[in-house]
Amino acid sequence: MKNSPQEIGKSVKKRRQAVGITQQNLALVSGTGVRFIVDLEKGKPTCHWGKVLAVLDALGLQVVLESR
Amino acid sequence: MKNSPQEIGKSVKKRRQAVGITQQNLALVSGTGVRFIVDLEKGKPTCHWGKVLAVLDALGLQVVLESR
DNA sequence: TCCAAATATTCCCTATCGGTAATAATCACA
DNA sequence: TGTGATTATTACCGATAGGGAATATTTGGA
Repeated sequence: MKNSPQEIGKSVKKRRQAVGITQQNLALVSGTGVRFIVDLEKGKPTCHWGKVLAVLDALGLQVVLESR
Repeated sequence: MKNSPQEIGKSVKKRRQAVGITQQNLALVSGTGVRFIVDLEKGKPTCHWGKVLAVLDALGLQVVLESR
């Protein structure tokens, strides 16, 4: 599945590394915690929805819903 | 903010109504519960990430990350 | 080899989620 | 506009786990 927490977690990690910030800084900027960033990037499916969006936003990413 | 749980919740609701199924059926199809669908559509930020994706998938929607 | 970065662990309060049942809000139609 | 029917929302329950902070441990790059 393309739309899995795992896949998106990978995208987040890639993006973060491309931007060149550490997990700690991303946690700070996005108002979450390091644990959360690690979990998200690992694809934990039970992360909180709003925080995921906050992290994406902090990375300059926007969620677009595309009809499949 | 465009990328908020509220906004996306609205999109989900619209989409569900467009597809023409009830919250109960969507809950069934997506393997969640009615309460979850209600919460998601209302924009509750603490919904579980993986379940949100499951619902979107059940609605034929795909998450795309767009650079902002 | 060495150090920053990443990941794992522990503690602990709080909240999520599903199923069901009751209530409220909407809708269809005459 | 009134009435019945379908749909949406809320409350309740308890087991489970989310996640921040701090710390320990591992990994990876120069």
